[in-house]
Amino acid sequence: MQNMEAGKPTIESIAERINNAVMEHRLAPGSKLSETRMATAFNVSRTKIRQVLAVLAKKGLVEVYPNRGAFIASPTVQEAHELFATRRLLEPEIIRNVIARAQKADLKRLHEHLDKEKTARQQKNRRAIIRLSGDFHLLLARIAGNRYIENMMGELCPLTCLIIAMYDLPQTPACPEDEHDQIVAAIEKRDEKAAIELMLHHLEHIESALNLTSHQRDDVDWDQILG
Amino acid sequence: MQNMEAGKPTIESIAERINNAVMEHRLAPGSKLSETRMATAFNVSRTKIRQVLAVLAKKGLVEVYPNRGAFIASPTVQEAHELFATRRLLEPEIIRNVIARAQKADLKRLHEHLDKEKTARQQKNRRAIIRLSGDFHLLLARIAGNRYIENMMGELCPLTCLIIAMYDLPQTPACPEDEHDQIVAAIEKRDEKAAIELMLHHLEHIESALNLTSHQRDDVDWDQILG
DNA sequence: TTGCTTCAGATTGAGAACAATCATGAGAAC
DNA sequence: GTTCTCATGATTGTTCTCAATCTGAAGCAA
Repeated sequence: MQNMEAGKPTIESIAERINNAVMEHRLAPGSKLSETRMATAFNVSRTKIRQVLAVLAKKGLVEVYPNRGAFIASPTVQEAHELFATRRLLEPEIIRNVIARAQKADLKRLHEHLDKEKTARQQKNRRAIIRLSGDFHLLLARIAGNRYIENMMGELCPLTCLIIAMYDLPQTPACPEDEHDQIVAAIEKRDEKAAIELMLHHLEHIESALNLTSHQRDDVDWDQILG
Repeated sequence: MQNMEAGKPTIESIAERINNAVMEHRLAPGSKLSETRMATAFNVSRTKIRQVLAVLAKKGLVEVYPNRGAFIASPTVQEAHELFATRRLLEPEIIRNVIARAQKADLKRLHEHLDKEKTARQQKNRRAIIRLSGDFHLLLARIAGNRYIENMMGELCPLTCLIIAMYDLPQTPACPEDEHDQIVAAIEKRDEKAAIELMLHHLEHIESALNLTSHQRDDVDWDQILG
């Protein structure tokens, strides 16, 4: 797939593996990323792992503490709010650009993606559902044709997955069922207003399914609790 | 300043030094960043420089070509358009947040910054003018209180400086004279609509002062020219 | 002169070895 | 039983060395 067996993976390929693992909830927030363990896992030296960690830290996906090591980020409630506020700003612009620029091939790709999501839901493959749900937004960002917004979404989506992993109410299903389909339908009709409205609804849907009121595990202010 | 003499600068401090050099037009687009030269300049080993370059590459400030080295990015015309489109999206949101959240101390900081810009203009210190002009937008982003948007602006501002360095029409003065003052004035009056309008005008002013019509040096499509 | 090959120099890529730092747990003093 | 100290093991931080690759020029033939 990514790197032919033992064919010396590049920095980008390793970073993407970590990224994928986060998006599929296989790496939980706060997980320790031991340099030696990763080096043996990817069959490279620690030097390269170190560069990967530096890049991931810049992306905000991992946090490094000097002399302590690197850990998968644990977004705070505050960060979650700021992240969704940012997505509410970016994604309507993405919709506008997609409607303005989308070619037939792009719409085809969108429909293919919707099919994948459908089968994943039918198979109740939760891991694939989460992953594809994020990829949908990344695909839209790619079609929109602004690399800076696309890069930004490439950072925000994994972080969103981390937030869902941390704050998701246990009983809620993975994601709303057919909101992606509706958004694509509105895009195909070139109904900008409706598509944006659906997207904002979609984001609010995701955010409202989280328990962002109490700090359930992060940023425990011990001074306040015990003081 | 940044790192006490020989006190082993960190990855972040080195990256910021490069960042500053770009923002002050001391590092031109396309400049080669030799690993050994940087290692001796900052008195660290090449390994650390390598991590810095990996981070800067992720930021988009440098481009690395395998086995060839790292170079300061040379944004294309297309990238310039996308960048300004992104700023036109982000900065109105920043204005909205600043007006909603700004405290007295924030306004004080803004005025102090305007004073710095004024003195730099009076002294005709072009390097300081360019630098402070970018810092103004970064200061607004910081006050706005959304770390993702702030980070994004932290990437876009140096790239804007590179674009100005590449495409600035020689005769134009560094930057519009008092547009920053007007923006701050509108913010103080809590006049959201006017402040946003001024900001958009400001951005268009910057963009229109560039020669983005012809590709004067980048991305020459030799295949198309000769094919 | 033009074009090709070859070689030297420099630069990047990667890994191993060494030094510094921190977490963990045992043991002693109170 | 609690707390402090200290030693140990593990992990991170740094540097050095060696291999792989590219650039540029010299040399030679057409």
